[in-house]
Amino acid sequence: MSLAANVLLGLLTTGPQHGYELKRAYDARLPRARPLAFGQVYGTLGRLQRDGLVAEAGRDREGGPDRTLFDITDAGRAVLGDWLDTVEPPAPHVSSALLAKVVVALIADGDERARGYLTAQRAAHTARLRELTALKTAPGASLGDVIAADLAIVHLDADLRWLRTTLDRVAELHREVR
Amino acid sequence: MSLAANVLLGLLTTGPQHGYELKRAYDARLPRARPLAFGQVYGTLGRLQRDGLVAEAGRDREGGPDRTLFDITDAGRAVLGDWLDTVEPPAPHVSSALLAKVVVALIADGDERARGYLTAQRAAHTARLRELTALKTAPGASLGDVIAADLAIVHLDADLRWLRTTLDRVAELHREVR
DNA sequence: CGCCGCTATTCTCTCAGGGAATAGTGGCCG
DNA sequence: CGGCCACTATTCCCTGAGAGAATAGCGGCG
Repeated sequence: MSLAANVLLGLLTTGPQHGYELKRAYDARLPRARPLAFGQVYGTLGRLQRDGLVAEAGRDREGGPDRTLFDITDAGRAVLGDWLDTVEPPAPHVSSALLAKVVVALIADGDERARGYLTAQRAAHTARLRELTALKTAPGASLGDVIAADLAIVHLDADLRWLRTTLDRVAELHREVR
Repeated sequence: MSLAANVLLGLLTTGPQHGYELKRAYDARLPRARPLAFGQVYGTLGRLQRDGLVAEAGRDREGGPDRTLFDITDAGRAVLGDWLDTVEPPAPHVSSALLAKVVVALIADGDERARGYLTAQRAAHTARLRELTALKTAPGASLGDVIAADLAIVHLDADLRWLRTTLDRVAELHREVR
């Protein structure tokens, strides 16, 4: 069960909906989340139906093309409940491109390259951090926007701290890699 | 170009290698990174070869099955250079399951559920943070291990800060979502 | 009347992720 | 000395994610 599938199940708890509506709801509820393409909504709904977690709840046609309503089933509610009850594995493996890039830069090109990358990345992160802070304090920002921005901000800040300490260790790291 | 593909290109700058060797090098250089299955190494190498970024550099057989050596090409070196020159987009969208779970918990079940989740997740993160700190200061930890652990640690810490502030805002957020 | 834009869905293609299957070689143990 | 296990090395298969293009009906507008 992917993240998207669980979110769709969650959105369906507010009542039967069709694919297009779900995609709109996803965008509205999780505006800063990874974009979800229409194609994926229907694909995911198909898998959920196949697995008995959602069921067709009629079709209608109101001034437009056919649309198929889907409703969450009891099995779907159970799966959703399990997902909500389960804590996310806290960073079992660092899936960050930052670390990979530093290591590869050291292997392929030496410490100058790694230092250059770290410095450039730090500048980009700092700029983005400023943008997000502005966005968060901008008038008209909903609380949902604020907590989403906050999450991005704390992670950018985390990266920045790591970038700084790693920059200080590049020489030493280079010796170890060689 | 996926992350894995770029890392493989980077590893090949140390000289021609075959798939199995590359997988070992990957595990050695990026021990805390997302695990890379053997199957994927060969698949990725195939695509790299198709795109002219690596080339076959002979086959040999030394006490074992056939093995195909691959070498990076000039085009491959160019692509790798571009990748290293490019800063990673700093958190363009929050791809965190934490945020999604909180929002879905609120929609599907109300603020009690969201609070329960946040509390449980905070406990799990705190425990993991302690583990990683121990691991980092353990004797025999290489500098590579330390910077990998550091990256995980700063992000766990970031999550914890977010979990705390979000916990304080659950009631307000619930009103907004309803 | 023809075209644009919106709703709604389907289709297609490639890649990622994972696991199992195959195959050769060397060493160990009974 | 025959069988079995471990290791090296690769291939194959299947599901699902991701991204986009294609289709199709309907309403409005110039």
